[in-house]
Amino acid sequence: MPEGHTIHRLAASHRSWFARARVSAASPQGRFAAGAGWLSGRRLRDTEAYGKHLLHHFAGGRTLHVHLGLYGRFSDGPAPAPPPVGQVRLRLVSDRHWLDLRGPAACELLDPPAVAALRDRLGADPLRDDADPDRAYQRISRRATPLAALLLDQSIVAGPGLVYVSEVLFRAGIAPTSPGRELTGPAWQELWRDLCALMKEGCASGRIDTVHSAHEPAAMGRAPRVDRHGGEVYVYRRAGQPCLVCDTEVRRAGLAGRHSYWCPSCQPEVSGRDRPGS
DNA sequence: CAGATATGACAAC
DNA sequence: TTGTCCTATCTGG
Repeated sequence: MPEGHTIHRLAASHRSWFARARVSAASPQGRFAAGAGWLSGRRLRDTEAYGKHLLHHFAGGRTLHVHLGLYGRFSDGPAPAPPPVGQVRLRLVSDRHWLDLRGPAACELLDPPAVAALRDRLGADPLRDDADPDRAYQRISRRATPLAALLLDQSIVAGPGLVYVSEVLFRAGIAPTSPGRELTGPAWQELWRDLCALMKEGCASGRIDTVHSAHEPAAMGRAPRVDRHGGEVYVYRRAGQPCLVCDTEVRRAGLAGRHSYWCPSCQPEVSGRDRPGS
């Protein structure tokens, strides 16, 4: 259940535990046995996160690619490793640390061209220095597709998931159903800046907190939703509850196969006809 | 203990 | 738009 900030945190942790170390690898579950065989005994050169994708670059020219999807999880601890429990797809062990991976959507070895192809199909990652938000805006501003769906499209913006998208749109006062082409350049600049700030903070803290006194003082003193990870949010999974700012009932609606959450009062619908100057 | 759910993505219709 | 992947956890009976 990770968004990009979690993957960037994992990349940093894995680097600190395993980079430059020789690892042994196993697939107790058996579904990654061949890959684990190749990995075993090799040295991890470096780790990298790109959006929700985690990369372990190994000496020998191949890269372990992990995407956690909806269910994937890592667990870890100091050596020695305990007996594996449950469906462990991959276990990596150094002389200091162990790491277990369960339930990933992707766990595979890539050669350099495949890694390049992966990077090519990903959009601007708010947590990477090489992000190109102008290119993302070009793709957003040409489409009538709802903004929330465009922001969830990993080939446009890589990393944010439902929580960050729902929350950043609330903070911007924009309905998730607003067509991409109605987003002005300055509004995108502000949206991107806020997304970067929120995700950097989430990367540092390990939780998603979007309710800050500096953003909306009226929300202070009210009870935001606190999720399992301790994060405090305005609208995500708060359907039917009062908006923290104006008390209007938070709404939920299907959007691009997912659910989006928004406050219809703080995030009014926009349409081309209503847009000033058009 | 069955069933729903979950910070996601893709294929097939 | 729906179904499938895939695993653990939470919910209610």
